[in-house]
Formats: sequence, structure tokens, C-alpha cells
Amino acid sequence: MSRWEPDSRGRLQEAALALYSERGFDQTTAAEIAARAGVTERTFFRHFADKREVLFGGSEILQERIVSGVAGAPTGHTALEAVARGLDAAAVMLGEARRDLTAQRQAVIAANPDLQERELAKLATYAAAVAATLRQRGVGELQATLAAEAGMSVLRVAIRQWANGDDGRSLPVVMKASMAELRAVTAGG
Amino acid sequence: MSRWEPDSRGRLQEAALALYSERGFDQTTAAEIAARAGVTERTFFRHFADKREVLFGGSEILQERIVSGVAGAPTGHTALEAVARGLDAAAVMLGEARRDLTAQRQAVIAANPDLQERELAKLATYAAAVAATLRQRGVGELQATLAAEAGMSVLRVAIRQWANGDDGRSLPVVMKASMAELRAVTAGG
DNA sequence: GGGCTGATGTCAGTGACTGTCAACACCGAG
DNA sequence: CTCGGTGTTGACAGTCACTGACATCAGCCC
Repeated sequence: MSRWEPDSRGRLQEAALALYSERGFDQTTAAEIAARAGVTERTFFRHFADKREVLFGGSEILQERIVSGVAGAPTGHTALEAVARGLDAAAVMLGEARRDLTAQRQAVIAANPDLQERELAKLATYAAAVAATLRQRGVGELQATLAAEAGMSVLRVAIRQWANGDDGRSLPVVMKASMAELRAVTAGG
Repeated sequence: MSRWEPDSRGRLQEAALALYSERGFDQTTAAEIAARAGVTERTFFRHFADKREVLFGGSEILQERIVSGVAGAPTGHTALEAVARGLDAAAVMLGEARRDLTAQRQAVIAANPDLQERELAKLATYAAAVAATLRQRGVGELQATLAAEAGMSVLRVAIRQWANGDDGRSLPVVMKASMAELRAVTAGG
């Protein structure tokens, strides 16, 4: 048997989500999260760069999925069509997660400005990666940036709608509908 | 004569921009900024909520200009056309600022992830205000959000291009060109 | 003159985050 | 099997962002 329980990182993520939900982000100290996970505060900061990052564990993987989706789009696709492919990939991955956990996480983020900042930063990172991928496909710098950022806006509103659970539509369906709205609004609607 | 020099807020902003440029954001303490401005650290935090906020002094005014531009658009205008009006207003206001100072500020922000997060948050605030204004004009929630966020993407890329000073175009002109790119990319280009 | 207000100074305190060193389970080489 | 390297964690001290509470004092109104 190990000297320590395994997966301290995962326990820290669970503990943080629970405590942030119960008391709120500001009223939770890193030491409390660590204690709940059975480790020390120092270990918390070895796994996560700061108090916010613990809520964004899977973001690298999600980014990779999105980029792969964009890169895998047929050559004939326009920039926005390629972005839509990436969003489909994201929707599939996120749709596999438990919607209640996603909703809980979104609620925590919505309750705190610092966490909202971090989420925006993550989406901006995705957008930059998508834009770089589009450029490799021959899209101009400016159009690549705009298409990628518009796509991330679509991603955000779709996730918000889906997590709210107002309707029974799956995330991929909501995502496609949101993308259609973007096309409508910029087409002159 | 006053007990203290007037405009401590303005002096703090100047001192912060200078020190952030010289040493970098992380290598500058709030106490150092305060000392350079001739006040105490406590006074710094009375004027600015945190170390980052000192770089975003005029954001409320800019937001007001953008919203006024959107609200003042003719009734017949589409959502995106109204957003373009707001961007024009922003371009006029920002275009009056010294481009070198804007470039210096952008360079400081570009060099630090925390400052980039704050900038994204400011743009998101503008987007939310614009979306609310669009909704008052009868635009649906989803389209209002997407049009507003796409507009803020245009604002960001236009400011970046203008601050870089690669060409001699004025900010309003760059802004219009960027908006045209957005229309092109979502129209199927 | 006297009290009120607003901006500032002073000081103590909390908590986020970091650097450093030690401890110890694990694992591969010999 | 033993030994040394490796990876994860604990322990501890330290810096700095940020806050709350109270004192100070110029300007203003009466």
C-alpha cells in the first residue's frame, strides 16, 4: 500500500467544488480544501497554479479535442464550417460529462468574478489555438481570429443553455442551434 | 495649499504604467507604485480594487460610449449594424488618445496573463451591456449575446492592429475594416 | 470658533502563493 | 537482495496582495 492515498489531484478537485459550492469561493481557503482532501496546502499548490485553476482541470483535453475537430475538417470547408466541426467535438466530449456536475461548476463560476475571468481566459486560449489551426489551413490572420472568437462565443452560450437544463436537448443539438443563430445575426438578421 | 498634492489617482495610474513597463507587472509591488506617486499603499487600494485595475481607469466611460452608440442606432438597423455604431463611437474616443500611450499599455498587458484576464473581463462587461441594449431594441437574447460578443472581438483585433502602428490608418477606419472581415467570415468566406 | 466631511496615514491582520529542504515509497540496475 | 535515483508529499519560513479599524487634518458650512 502506498504511503499516501492515490489521486490526490482528483480529491482536491472534488473537495474544491464541494467547498466552493457550500461556502462560496471567497469564503474557502486553500488550506481548507487541502484538509478536506487529506493533504497539505503546499500539495494543493503543487497540483494547481492557484485557487481558481482547480476548477478547470480538463481544459487542456477539451482544447485538444476542439483543435482536432477543426484540423480534421474537409479542405473545402470555410473557416466557420471548420470551427463548427471543432465545436461539435467539444459538444460530444462535454455531453458525456454529468450535466448536474457541469451545472454545479457553472453555478460556482457564475457566483464569482475572479472565476469568470479565468473562464474567459480559458476560452481565449481555445480561440487562439483554433485561430492558429485555421491559419495553417490558409485562412487569413484576421478572419481566423474572428471566426475562432465567434466560435468560442457560441460554445459559451450553448453550454450555458444546456447546463441550465431548460430544455431536454442534448449539447450537440444546442451547439448547432447556437451556431445557426450566429450565422443569422451576422448575415443581416 | 492642500495638505496633499491633488490627483493622487492620476499619479498612481502614471506611476503604475511606468513601473509595469520598466520592471514588469510581477516585479512591481503596490507599495512601490504608491511610493512613486507619493502616497501610501493603503491609498492605492482605496482608489483601485486591485493591482490590475489601475491600468483600466477609463473603462466605464468607454463602455458608456459604446452603449450610447448602440442605443442611438436608427430603429431599422440590424443587431450587428447597431453594434457597429457602438464600435464607431469607441473608435472615435480611443482614437483621441495618444497612440503611443495605448501601445505602451497594450504591451504591458500582453506581457502578463493576469492582465490579459482582466482585459478580457472588461470586454465581456462591455459585451453584456451591449447585449442588454440590443435586447431593449427587440433583439432576441441569443442573437443579442452573439452579436455583442462578436463585436467585442472586432474591437479587440482593431485596437491591436492600430496600436501596433503597422499602417497609418486611423482607428475608426481599422475598426470598419475589421467589422467587414467579420461579415465576410460568417457569410461563408 | 466649532462641528462635519472627505481624503489620507498608520497599523495590525489574513490568506494566497513560493522557495527550500527533508522524508519516504517506488523502481530499475547491478 | 541491495542500492541509488525518482517522484510525491510534508514542514516551515517568507513575501506580498488586500482589508478593517482608527487617527489625523484641511476645507467648508454655520
